[in-house]
Amino acid sequence: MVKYADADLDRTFAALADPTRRALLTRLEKEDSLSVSELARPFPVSLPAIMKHLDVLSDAGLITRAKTGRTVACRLNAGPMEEAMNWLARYERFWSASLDRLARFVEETGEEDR
Amino acid sequence: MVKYADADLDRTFAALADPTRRALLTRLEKEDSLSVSELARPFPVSLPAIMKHLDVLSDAGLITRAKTGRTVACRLNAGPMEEAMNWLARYERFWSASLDRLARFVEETGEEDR
DNA sequence: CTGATACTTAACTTTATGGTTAAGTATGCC
DNA sequence: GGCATACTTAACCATAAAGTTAAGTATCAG
Repeated sequence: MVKYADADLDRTFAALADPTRRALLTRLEKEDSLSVSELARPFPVSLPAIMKHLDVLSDAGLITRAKTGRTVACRLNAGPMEEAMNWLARYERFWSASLDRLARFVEETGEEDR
Repeated sequence: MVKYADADLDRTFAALADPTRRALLTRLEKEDSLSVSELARPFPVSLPAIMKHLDVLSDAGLITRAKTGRTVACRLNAGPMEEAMNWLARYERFWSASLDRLARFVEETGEEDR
């Protein structure tokens, strides 16, 4: 039996499985840095609920938080998404033959491009 | 309202958040078609537990099941992964500038390549 | 010092997840 | 028919997830 130590992927995919959390990430993709209350404002749930979502995102390494005075600035940290994307990329050939050829192009070109 | 079509994404990411389910998908990526008991064999959990995982994968549209006689053939259906990957692709620029350029190349080239 | 602002923590409820064992159904084989 | 194989369903359990309200802490503005 093969034991996988990819708890990171578990956390990343689990964090992405909630629409509120994806919306939070989407906002941080556009805004670069937002406070907790700015992030919470558009959502119809309580602030503690948003806090919990931010904890989940933080545990998954998808955001970072930095306190300055009484406000907490949240920033996107997309790093873990790359791992998730790499996992998915193995399946690309099943939905697209042309993208499969392109994946090989990426692998070959990516090396010399670094 | 704006979004409720992303229940599909919810299910896809949630299905991918479990290591056993990812391992099941990985096996189906290599084997094309496997019966329930063949799929279950390598895992240290009971058959009903595997059944539940297959139900989750099925609900997410990531596998299809076809019964022939008393055996059930499971096949990968990667379609929903494409949606997940597209969602993630928006964040590529945060971890890789060169992959961002390549993403544009995909968009431009993908069209005429179809 | 006071009060408002910006979180944070605590306690609790409800529902979902991931597992179990045990029993049930359907098919294939002698 | 009778029995093994291949799932399937049922009932149950423990823990985690996602939300609530209420109360607590820390900082800035006056």
